[in-house]
Amino acid sequence: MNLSTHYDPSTTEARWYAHWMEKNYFHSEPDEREPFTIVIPPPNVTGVLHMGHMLNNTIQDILIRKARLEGKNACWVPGTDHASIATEAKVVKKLRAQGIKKSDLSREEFLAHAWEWKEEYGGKILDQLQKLGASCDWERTRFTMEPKLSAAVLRVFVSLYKKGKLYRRLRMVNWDSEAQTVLSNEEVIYGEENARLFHIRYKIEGTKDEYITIATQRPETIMADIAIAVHPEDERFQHLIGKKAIIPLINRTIPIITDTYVELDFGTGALKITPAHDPNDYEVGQRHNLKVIDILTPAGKLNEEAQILVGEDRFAARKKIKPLLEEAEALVQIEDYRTKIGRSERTDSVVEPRLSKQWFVDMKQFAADALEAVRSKEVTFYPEHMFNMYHSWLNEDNIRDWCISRQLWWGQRIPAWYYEDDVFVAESEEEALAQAKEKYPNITLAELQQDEDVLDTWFSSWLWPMSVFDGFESQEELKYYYPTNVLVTGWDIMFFWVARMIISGYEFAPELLGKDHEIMPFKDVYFTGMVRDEKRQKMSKSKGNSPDALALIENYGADGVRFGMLLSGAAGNDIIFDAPFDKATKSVLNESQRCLQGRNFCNKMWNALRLIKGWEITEDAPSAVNQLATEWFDNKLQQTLKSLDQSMKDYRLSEALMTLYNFIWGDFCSWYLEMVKPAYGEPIDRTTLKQTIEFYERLMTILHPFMPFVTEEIWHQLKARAKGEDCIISTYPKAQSFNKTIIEKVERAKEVTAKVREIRNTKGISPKEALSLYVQESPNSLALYELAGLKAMIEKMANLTGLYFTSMEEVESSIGFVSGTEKYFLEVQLMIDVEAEREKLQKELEHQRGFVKGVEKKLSNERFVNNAPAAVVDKERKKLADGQARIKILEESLENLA
RNA sequence: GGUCAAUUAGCUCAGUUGGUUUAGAGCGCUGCCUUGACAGGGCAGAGGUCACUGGUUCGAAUCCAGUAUUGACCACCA
Repeated sequence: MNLSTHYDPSTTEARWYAHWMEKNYFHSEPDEREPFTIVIPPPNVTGVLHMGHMLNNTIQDILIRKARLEGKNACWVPGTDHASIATEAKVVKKLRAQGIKKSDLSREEFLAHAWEWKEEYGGKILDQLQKLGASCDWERTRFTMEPKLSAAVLRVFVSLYKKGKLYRRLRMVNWDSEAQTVLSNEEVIYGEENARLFHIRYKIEGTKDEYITIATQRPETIMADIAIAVHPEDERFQHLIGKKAIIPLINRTIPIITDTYVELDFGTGALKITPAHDPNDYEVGQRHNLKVIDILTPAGKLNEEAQILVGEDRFAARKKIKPLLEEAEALVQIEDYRTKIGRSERTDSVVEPRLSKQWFVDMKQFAADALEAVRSKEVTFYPEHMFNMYHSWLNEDNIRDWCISRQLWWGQRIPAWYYEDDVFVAESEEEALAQAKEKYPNITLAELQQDEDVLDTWFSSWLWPMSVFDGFESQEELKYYYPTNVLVTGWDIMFFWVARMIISGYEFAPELLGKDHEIMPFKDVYFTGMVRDEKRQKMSKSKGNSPDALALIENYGADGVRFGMLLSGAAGNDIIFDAPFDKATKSVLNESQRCLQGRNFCNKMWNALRLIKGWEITEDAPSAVNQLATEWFDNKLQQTLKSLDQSMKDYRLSEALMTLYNFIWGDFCSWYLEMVKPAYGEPIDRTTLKQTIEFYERLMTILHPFMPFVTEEIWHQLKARAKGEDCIISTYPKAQSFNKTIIEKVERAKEVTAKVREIRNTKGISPKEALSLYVQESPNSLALYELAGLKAMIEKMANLTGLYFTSMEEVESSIGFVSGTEKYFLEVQLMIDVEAEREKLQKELEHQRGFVKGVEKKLSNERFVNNAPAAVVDKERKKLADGQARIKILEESLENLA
């Protein structure tokens, strides 16, 4: 054997991933085993792997790999989301670079380009997930716009329409003038920006020089004004109520009305009402039955209704209207102020409120059901408090109907056909025509006009847990895999996606699977936190503060990065990625401590492997120390397994990983291997070696879900394997009962060893110099050392000439210490600094006295003794006795020093 | 403005529903250690009146109330 001193992930990771793929270990087919299913939150088909994906998919991979090791039929379905706005924007941009304008293309031509783009660039992110080690069933890769999934979308649309859950209505929506589509509230990002408040005076009709002054951010919209509103109790304007004002520049008269919506102390107290361009104004307009004048085109330019500045973009118009107002002596003043402005998440253009006819899903009953599902724990959230956020979204005061139409081409076209005022909703145009014929027997297909819009992407992703199993066509697979076990996602899409999937479960699972089958799409939801940079800013593409994920994997290995990501936080907690990096190249400047730690961990395990593989074998029987060491480690392993099971059950993945890290590095490498390690050049007995390899192999299985590559590599290096005997499909050990006494006694041996080492350290005695240690004979010490091999273990680990019992009160030229309730003397061949020893003992004594005092106080309290459970009281009594014993030893030691 | 969460060692965080020897981990830090599995290492050590003030309790980091600070989400004034 000739293993390098450093573990090199770059050579092993690709090799093992290819091996797993070749063996088809990730693929799942329904069988008699218990299924364990996860559907991936489909990333945008345009996406590239970022830190959030890495975290999220590492967690899913851990859960899937663990289930697989536990013998379940693990199925992790990957796929991508067609992301209508994002993808269409990318395609438009690419075409523009080629000199092609979208407006010059027909719908079919554009879609041809879009599919071409998708085939060439889309879904890169799935390849990148493989680098991370994701064990998805790639044969099951799905896409939200592929034919079967689109068919499901249309079917659902028609079904909801028939049930009366859909409606089409004129509503105030968020309008992206650049993409020329409606945006959901969630796609609008509000930020504080500098703005100016224009104070404009409107002449009162029939007066010579009486005016009313309003304040507005958007002077270019005055042509769409329909009224001026003041608060009914505002004394300043009482004499004007009911009169009319004249809009400057265009000289149209509008009424002065009252509405309590107007704030008395903001601006001038008078508010222009522009229903077409402000949601609140729209409501005021509705209340007062005012008409609507819309002066903007879908592209955000002034139209004919504006009368002036027609054809100008709204921002250009704002600039140009200023001199016009000044000239008309209508501009009173301009005030700078900060306000929140909404911008489109995708195009960053300022969002316009706009009246438009759109399709909506009636959410009232749906939201109530979805709320109840989580309240009643039919679906459990981790962490639980995420329910609060969920509640604030879905409660009946906040819930809004879901606008599902988008003015785009990339997506499922809305299956609604119009003829005059009639609408026919059907899964195909033939069916729509058949419907139409019932009313208009002579109608032809050409006379039917299909809706130009496509459906919101979430209207396909909300079906994902069912549609990826083709559940809308046949229920064979759905019956087996549905409900999925757990959904792992960020809380930022709790409403977009999680809530809507729950709703779709309510609505469609019973009709597909029957009433007896579980209907919720998942049992648990694990919300990951957001990944933030070292300044705690959310990492996002637009901020450019997310490092290149693939470069990280190259630097630290996928195992190292997985370790680093995971160590950082519990479910729901944000993760701070600690390595500053170059914003331009996205390469990491300084080392990420956490990923480095992961890489170092791999190396540590690698070197433990080298140690074991380097040992020669003897047929001698195992020594007492080796027998005790293996027995101890076996028990300790069971104890660790038990605590791991609990951590995993609660989705405390970082806790589980940390437990394993400490167990492998500390208990296995630093203690166990050192206990059984033969002297330099000496062989090890066959039994102990075999045991050691078995332990190591089991550790690799347990760690495998977290760090799949290094564990697979070590698993194979440990011993010759039969074909198909791979770590990834080995058996996860079940926790057995364990002997607590052995664990405790060996822990005491570790403590004594550490004390001896500490004295060596402080006194400058080399670890190589063997020393004599004496333990005062007492019932406790005799009981402790009854355990065979314990004495020899301490002798080996602390490098002693021997550990001897003594009945003496004090040993010549020795340094005393207390461990547990036993007193030890370490013989040292040097002058002892009596004062320093006294000080040390005194300090220890004071600590113990303080401790005992506290316990005594507790025990002398009758109410404690009477009220606390017996076990707690007993524990306190034991604490007291132990403390008192230690005080006695310390006091004697101090006397002997004098 | 409304709601939620957080505040524990230099940093990042646990602390499992009030009792585990007067608070734990990892990293960092300090000291010592290089022919021996690993310096990407070993051994050991120092570091915290659990944000503050009250309250409940035999007992509070843990429960309650208030205060302060931070963060997030929602709603917003033209």
